[in-house]
Amino acid sequence: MTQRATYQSVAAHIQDRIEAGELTIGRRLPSERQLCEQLQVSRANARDALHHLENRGLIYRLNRIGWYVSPPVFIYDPTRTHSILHEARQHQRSLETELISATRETVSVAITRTLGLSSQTPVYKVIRRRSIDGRWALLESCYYREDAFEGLLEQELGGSLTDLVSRHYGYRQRSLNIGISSTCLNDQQALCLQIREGSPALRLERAVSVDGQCLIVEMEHWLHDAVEMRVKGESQE
Amino acid sequence: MTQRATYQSVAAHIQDRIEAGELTIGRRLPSERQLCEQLQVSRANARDALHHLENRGLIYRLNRIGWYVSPPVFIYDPTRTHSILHEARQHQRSLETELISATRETVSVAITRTLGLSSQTPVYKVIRRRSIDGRWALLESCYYREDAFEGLLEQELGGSLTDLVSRHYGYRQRSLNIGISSTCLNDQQALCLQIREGSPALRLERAVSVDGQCLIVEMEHWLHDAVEMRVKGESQE
DNA sequence: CAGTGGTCTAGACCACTAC
DNA sequence: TAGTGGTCTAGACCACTGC
Repeated sequence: MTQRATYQSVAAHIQDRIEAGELTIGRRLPSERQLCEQLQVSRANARDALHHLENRGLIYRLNRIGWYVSPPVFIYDPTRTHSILHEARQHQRSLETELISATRETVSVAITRTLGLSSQTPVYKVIRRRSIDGRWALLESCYYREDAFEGLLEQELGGSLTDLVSRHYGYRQRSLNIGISSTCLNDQQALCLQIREGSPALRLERAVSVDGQCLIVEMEHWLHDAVEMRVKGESQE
Repeated sequence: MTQRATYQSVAAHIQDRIEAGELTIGRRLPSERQLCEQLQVSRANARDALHHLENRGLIYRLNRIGWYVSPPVFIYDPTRTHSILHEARQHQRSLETELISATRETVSVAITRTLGLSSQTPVYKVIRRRSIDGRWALLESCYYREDAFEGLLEQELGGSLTDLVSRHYGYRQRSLNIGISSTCLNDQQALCLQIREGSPALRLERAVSVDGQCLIVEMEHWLHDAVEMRVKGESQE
């Protein structure tokens, strides 16, 4: 506290350079070895500093490629009725979506049970990744009851699934059960987002019900520094 | 991926011991040096493994004291109308509250503005920490408009503030604006919770309004592995 | 291929806690 | 005072990326 550790000085130095505009958003930082030399510290020390800045959301890394200055958080209402694309447009952020897989298969008991199905019943599973301002920021896994979404796999799955569900399938009045927690990414998830296994993430699970029956489970894994969730509520005691 | 790193083996080993029940919830792990010797790895390596398990929420550390097995997450609805004490009782978790400070002072512009006040107007500020099953898990900073909570500092501030607001001050119908994001703790916050500066946390900001006027801003910092937020929603397209 | 981050070793001293 | 985690050094080799 009173005495500042070396790695904290290093972190402060890098932070200063970011805030001074010398390193701008999306720019790559000098390599770890360059930082060591510039600041005359050991590499472990430099890495400690980088990890701290990463935790604080100022920088992020692409696995085995380098360190970059983080863009501002994306503001996002998980109870929203419209597509996330609206939110992106509203905040003038570029959002791109890439379909990774769309299959019919049996999935974990937890999800199957949430969907009100017996354990071996197959469901539609759609996996996509999304980038914000050019950075892969979000991995999305959606699970659909087969009986409620006939022909889903033949639909266009690269756009707004929210719109598809409401326009094509006609499910408009929905109730949601949302869970938000901190987690970290496993091998596959990390690979999809080009980051290191074990990176911290914000997990959003959304169970969508129509007439009391859960039809969709959506699972989102956001890079921890990429998002802020905003929710409005009413309460009466 | 194909080849497992040493630190991953170490992490897996510790995880096995936890899952086997050899290390139970709240128990302290062997010291880092003991782990090094037991598993024949360097200390940096052992620490890497511990950090990974910490990220994944399996273990946590008390600053300069040791590593411990994490309790399960606390489930919590930030839009709830009742006190969090209800939730604790419901899930049979012990929750304790300690008042750290209660003052009248000028605070950050961001909060003052949210409260609809001009920048130098003092507000009531109440800081508390809360433990779950004996572990400090949550730091709470609440800001109240002075004109709406006369005599607040003379009230009993160690119990449910939700109840105080609704019973004593009569604010029952409220609307909420909630923000949830990932963050990490600064020196002071970390000190209060006995953990290391920079530890990852879940930040919950709640602006409470009555008749369109914001009267309270509540800021909660939860240890990242201590909580899962659950929200219900309705949506109509 | 050169350069990056990822993993790893074998030490060292310091600040702090618990006793 | 003994033991803990926190910080730090000066190396090393590996896996992978981008050219």
